[in-house]
Amino acid sequence: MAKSGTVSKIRHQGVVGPSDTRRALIDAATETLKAEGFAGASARAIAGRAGCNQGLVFYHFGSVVNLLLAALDAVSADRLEHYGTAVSGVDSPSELVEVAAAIFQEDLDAGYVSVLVAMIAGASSTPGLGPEVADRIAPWIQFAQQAVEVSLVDSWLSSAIPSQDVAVAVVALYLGLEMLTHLDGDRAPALALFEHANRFAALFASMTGPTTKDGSGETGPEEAR
Amino acid sequence: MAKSGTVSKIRHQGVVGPSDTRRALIDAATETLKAEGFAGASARAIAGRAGCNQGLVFYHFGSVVNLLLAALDAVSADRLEHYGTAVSGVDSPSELVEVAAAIFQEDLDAGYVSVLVAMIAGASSTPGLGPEVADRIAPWIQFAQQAVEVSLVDSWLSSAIPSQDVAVAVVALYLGLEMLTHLDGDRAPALALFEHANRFAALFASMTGPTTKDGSGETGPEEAR
DNA sequence: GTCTATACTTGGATAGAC
DNA sequence: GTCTATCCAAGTATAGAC
Repeated sequence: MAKSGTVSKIRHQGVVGPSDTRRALIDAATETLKAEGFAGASARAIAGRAGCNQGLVFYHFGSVVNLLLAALDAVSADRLEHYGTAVSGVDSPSELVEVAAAIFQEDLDAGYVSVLVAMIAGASSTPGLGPEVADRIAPWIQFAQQAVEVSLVDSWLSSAIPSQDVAVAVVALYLGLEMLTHLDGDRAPALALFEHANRFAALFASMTGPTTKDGSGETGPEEAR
Repeated sequence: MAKSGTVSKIRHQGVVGPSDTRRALIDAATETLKAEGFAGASARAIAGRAGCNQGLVFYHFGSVVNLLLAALDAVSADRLEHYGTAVSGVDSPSELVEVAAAIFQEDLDAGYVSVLVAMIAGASSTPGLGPEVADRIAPWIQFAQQAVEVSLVDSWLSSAIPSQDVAVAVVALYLGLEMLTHLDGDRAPALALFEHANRFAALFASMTGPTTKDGSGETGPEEAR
C-alpha cells in the first residue's frame, strides 16, 4: 500500500492537512448546530455524530466552544467563497436579487445560516463568545456591502443609499428569514419576498432607464433627496 | 388593614390574580432570557434572580420550558398591546416607519425582542418547543400585516405589495437587527436603516401624490406591474 | 491519536418537612 | 406555598492505558 512509514509520519496536523478526526468533528459540530441548536451542541452529542470519543473534542480543540467556532469558521469560509463566484457576473440590482434568491434557497436547504443563528444566539449564554462570533459575522456584512456596491455602479441609487446600511439590512433579513422559516418549516413567504424584491429592483432601475447602457441617467428624482 | 382573613383566602391563582411568586418567576425568566439566553435560562438561574427556591419553578409551571413559554406570553401580550396604541393614529407609510423606529428603539433598550430571539433559537434544542413558539410569534406577524394594511389604505401600493409578505419581512428584519445589534452593541446601523426607510416611504408616497387627500391617484406606474 | 475511566459541576425534577 | 434535601441525568474536562 502507499501508506509507508515515512508517509504516515508526515500526516499530522499543519503539514499535509488536518487529521480525519479533526475534520469529522468540525463537520459533526456543524450538523449538530443545525439540528440541535447551540444548547444541544454538547461534546457528547457532537462526538456521537462524528463517531468518535467525547474526549477527542478537548484533545483537538481544547473546549466545546472552540470547536463550535472552528465549525463557524469552516461554514463561513465555505459559503463566502461560494457567494463570491455566484455574484461575479452581476452588475445590476435585479440580477443581484436573483442570485441572492438562489443562494438563499441553497442555504435554507443546507441549513448553513442556521449555524450562524445558533452561534449568535449562543453568544448570549457563554461569556466571551460574543466578540468571537462578531468577528466571524463581520465578513458576511462586508461581502453583502461589496455586492451591493458592485450592483449599483453608475446608478443614481448609489448616492441615495449608503451601501453599509443596506448590507446590514440584507444580513439581518437573511438571519431573520432563516429563523422564521426554520420555525414553522414554511419557506413560501421567504421565497415570495425575493420575488417582490426583484420587481422593486426592476422598478427602480426603470426610473432612470438602463444607466449602464445609454449613460444618460445620472440623477434620480428629487424626491429621493 | 384591608387584608382581612377572607380577603387573603381569596388570594390564590385564578381568582383575584396570580401569586406574587408566580409573577416574580415570570419576570425573572424574562430577565434571564435577555441576559443569559436560552441555554443560560436554567431553573436555578431564574429562581436565583427571582429570589426564591428552585423547586418553585416546577411547582408553579411544571417545567422550565413551560415557565419560559409563560414569559414569552407575557412579553408578547405586553408589547403587542403597546404597539396597538402606538400605531392607532397612523394612516401613511412614512408615519408607520416613524412609529416603528421609536418602538424599535424601545425594544432594543428594554431587550424585549431578544426574548423572542432566544426562544426561537432555543426551539431547535428542545423537542416539541418549535410549534409552541411558532404559535406565539404568529400574532407579531399578524399585527405587522394589519399595521401595513392600515397605513396603505387608498394607496396604489396596496395592490402592488401583498401585506403578508411585507409583514414577514418586517418581523424578520426586526429579529435580525436585534441579533446583529445585540452582538456588537452598536445600534447605529439599525437606526440609520429606519432613516432610510423613512425616506423611501416618502419617495413612494410622492410618486402619486397624497392619494388620501386629492383622491386622484388610483393607479401606479406600469413598471410596478 | 484514540480509547476508557473518572472527577467534578450543573441542571431537571421529586419528596417531605414546615 | 415555600423551603431543604436529595436523586439522577448530562455535561465539561482530565488522567492514563494502549
